[in-house]
Amino acid sequence: MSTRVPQERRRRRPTRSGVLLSEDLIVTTALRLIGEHGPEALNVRRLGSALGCDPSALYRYFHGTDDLVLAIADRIIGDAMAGFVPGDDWVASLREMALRVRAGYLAHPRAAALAAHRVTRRGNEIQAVETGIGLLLSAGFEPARAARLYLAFIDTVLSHAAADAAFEALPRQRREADHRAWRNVYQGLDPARYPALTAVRPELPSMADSSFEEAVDLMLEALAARAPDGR
Amino acid sequence: MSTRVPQERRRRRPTRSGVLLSEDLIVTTALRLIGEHGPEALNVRRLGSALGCDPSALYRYFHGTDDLVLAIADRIIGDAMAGFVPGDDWVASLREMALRVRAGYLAHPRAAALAAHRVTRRGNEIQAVETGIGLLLSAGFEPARAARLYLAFIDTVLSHAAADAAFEALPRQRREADHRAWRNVYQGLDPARYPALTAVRPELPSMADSSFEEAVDLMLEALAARAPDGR
DNA sequence: CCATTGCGTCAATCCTGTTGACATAAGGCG
DNA sequence: CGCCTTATGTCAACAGGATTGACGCAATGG
Repeated sequence: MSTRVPQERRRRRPTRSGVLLSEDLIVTTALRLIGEHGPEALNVRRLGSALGCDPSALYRYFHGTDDLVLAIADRIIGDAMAGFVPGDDWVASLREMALRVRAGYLAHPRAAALAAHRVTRRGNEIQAVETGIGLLLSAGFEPARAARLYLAFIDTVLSHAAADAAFEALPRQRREADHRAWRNVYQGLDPARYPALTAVRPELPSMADSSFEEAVDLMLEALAARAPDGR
Repeated sequence: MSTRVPQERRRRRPTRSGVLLSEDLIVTTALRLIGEHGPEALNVRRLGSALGCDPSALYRYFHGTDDLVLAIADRIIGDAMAGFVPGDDWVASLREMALRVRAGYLAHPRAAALAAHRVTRRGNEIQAVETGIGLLLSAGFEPARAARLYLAFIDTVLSHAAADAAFEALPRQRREADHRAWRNVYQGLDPARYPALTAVRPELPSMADSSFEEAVDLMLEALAARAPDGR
């Protein structure tokens, strides 16, 4: 039933276990569930039992699972950028923006994985774009160039963060299997056929780690090298 | 049953409807299904009926759904890299790899949305990693450094390509709405509150375009700057 | 203090993926 | 040429998901 969710709520009735449900409480509980028991713990049954209500009660507050996920994503965006103030060093500031975005995504990987590529056009996003482009303008880039370079930078950050979140959102078994692959599969290859892989063999297990910071640093190096006013 | 999948296949028996199953045919059909009806259309029942076989027959070829997804991912990689031969110029070669990967993802945007970010551990992926790391070794990087830098590079390429594919996989309406947002929402902002956005205003509509090539070029610039042997 | 109705509950429905048992035909071997 | 083994397609069943229609209790306005 998709017309089940009312605009405002006046009457509220405690569940069998005495809890007063609300959109806020549900989102908070969902985030706690994900944090404690991993991304796969978020489903209506488990959420219902964590809240002490029937699973179907959630449909009084959200049209469905996806609606709930979007509500969660909205909370994450607000939290991630809260209180950020750009400093004098534009490179360091862009770096902090990148780390904050990633941290926000990784704090709630499953929600991030589902909502990562959606454009919000809302206050927080607009403010972030303003800040980022402002930083590149302060580095002396021409406006058109600043806009294009900001886009390349933030897209790299967002897509990397989304990739990391997507990986974290996998069920534990698959995550560990992907991880082990670099040890098991890639280690035992024919040296004659795969000389490069053989040469870097000791490094292969670390291929399972995130390259986020290395990528951001490379990107920032390139931007700094192109900047008219230096750093 | 996870030991159900044999190494090689000699005997083959037609299904009730006369089709001869094979790993290749299954992957091809899965790609077609996803391309036609979206990623959520990929499930064993539907795939079975598209192939003209019982759903459980698929478990003779793949350990489970995830295994199938990895095979699909590897197919996309294979198609994208087919016939690629690295040239003398390592920067140009990495650039072509990047463009090929992106083209491969964009050729199957909906499947890419499903299978990006995974380690396939299969032939095509292994070959691609071998090639990429080989290029960085040829640039004079130490093995450990080459491996880490390749990871940063390919992760950037893959996550960017995945983001582009995800955007392409959106329904037309949503894609166009996102596109218009940069014109409509961002153009009409208060200049006093958003000075940077106002300064780059003419450039805003182009923010809807992909930044893939710009990002790859920045990344390659940084790599070239760090390379011991130059370009 | 009663009537209204919002909302929590229940049970049923329809999806998934996965597997153990079964059946049958392909292909090697005598 | 025919038999035997066994690979492999089929069937039926199970577990566990999302979702919803009907129901009835209790919070609230009058």
